[in-house]
Amino acid sequence: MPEEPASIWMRPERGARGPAPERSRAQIAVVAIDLAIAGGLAAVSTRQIAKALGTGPASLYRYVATRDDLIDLMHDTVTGEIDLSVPLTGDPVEDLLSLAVRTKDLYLRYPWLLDVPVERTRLGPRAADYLEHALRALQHVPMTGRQKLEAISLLNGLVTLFAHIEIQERRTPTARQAAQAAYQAQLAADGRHPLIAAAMADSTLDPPDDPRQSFERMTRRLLTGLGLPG
Amino acid sequence: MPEEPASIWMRPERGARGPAPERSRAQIAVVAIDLAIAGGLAAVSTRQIAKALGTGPASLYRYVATRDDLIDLMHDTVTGEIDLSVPLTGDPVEDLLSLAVRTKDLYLRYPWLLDVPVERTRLGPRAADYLEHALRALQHVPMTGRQKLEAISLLNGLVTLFAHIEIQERRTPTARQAAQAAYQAQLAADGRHPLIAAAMADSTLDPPDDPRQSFERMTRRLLTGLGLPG
DNA sequence: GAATACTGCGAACATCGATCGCAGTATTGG
DNA sequence: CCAATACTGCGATCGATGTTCGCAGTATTC
Repeated sequence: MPEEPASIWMRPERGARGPAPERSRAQIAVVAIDLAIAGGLAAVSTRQIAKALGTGPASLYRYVATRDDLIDLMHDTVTGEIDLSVPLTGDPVEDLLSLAVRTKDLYLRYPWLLDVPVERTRLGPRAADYLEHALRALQHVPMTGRQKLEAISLLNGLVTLFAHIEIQERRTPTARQAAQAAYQAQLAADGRHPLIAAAMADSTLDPPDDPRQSFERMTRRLLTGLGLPG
Repeated sequence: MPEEPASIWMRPERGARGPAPERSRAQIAVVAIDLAIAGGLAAVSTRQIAKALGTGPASLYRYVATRDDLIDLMHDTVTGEIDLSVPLTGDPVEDLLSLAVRTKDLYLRYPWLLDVPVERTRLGPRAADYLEHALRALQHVPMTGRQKLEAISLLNGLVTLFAHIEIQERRTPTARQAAQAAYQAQLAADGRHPLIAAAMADSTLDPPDDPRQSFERMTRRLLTGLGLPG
């Protein structure tokens, strides 16, 4: 029962006998991320990556233990794009808010991130740097370690919620969405759901609120609600 | 280009010539939900359902257009378990909070609900009743239709976040989680992540906060932050 | 130059969602 | 009461998926 983590983070160039593996894990990650950008997480398949790399599907398993580990690798890779070098002001709420905004920008840049299940992701090196940074912002706040971790997890959850909203807002109403709206309107117009009908009628007229303002406000309230000084 | 919704909600007994389809969509939903309870959403497959029903996999497609529609059906079915008959008090915050608590209970009862992607779900009849109920709680609040819909969507998002936390908390630390914790501790112990190490050390000692209290507090803050009177 | 240790990968397996077309059957119309 | 009709159930099958096995090839080490 050694139950070795068998994670990909330790996998690379183990023996390092080979000739500097040209197609390293980083390359695999890049190709996979490109596929995800183009076609979403569902488009990230062993064979598509292999095809893009000019190899066979079986080759990837020398560098990646399983598909989930590959997704962890992708996740960790793009997490590295978050700039952690900005200095902390000492105000935990403002510091975490700033970090949350940068995180939300990352989600908007890589919408497929919203599809990776949160509870399954393992902590990669870049994500560890990220978490360390967030904990540094909370360093002098009187909370237990558990409370801090939960607060950060909750904050990240809020980020994904608003990222969802902003992405939804950003998409021009395609024919598909219009059809769906029409269907929902039809369902609402059966008389038994008057409030839905009214709200959706309004919804097409009202200008959307600026999601960023709302995000800032809600993030501040969440953080102060969790016990941060505010 | 009729682009008919082709949704399952209108699919059943169309011509109704057959002999009262014994294995109706409701039965399929029940079996699929049982499979999801036992093995998660990933265990819900055409063939497993067919096997449980004693038929072939192709038969299901007479009642269900696609797997996504099946999942919508499952979602809508369990949504029907939420009791909407409780009277509204007239206080929108308290009414929505009460609804949110019942919704969170549903998620705790059916954890696979957390795995169904939110942005893809279509509005079934039960979910429409649910939405109508939530809008009724907001009836006399001065918000636009769009704002109300977004508020409800955000509220449901918060429900899923806390459901995630509570489920995570509920699981006894299995060997798997222990191994993962050990791995993360090892990663934290390389010296470059002292705060992670400290927080996780605390985390194993500190008793967890009561998630329900925290949920109530955060929900109230979210709702008042969105402009509800509080 | 031989032993070694790793890499790349073709072939294959199990499983998945989904489609096609036909046999069977219940309902309808005459 | 029989034929036409319209639907149901489903075997066979397609394309694609994640993953494993084992072998040929190659670079490194002794």
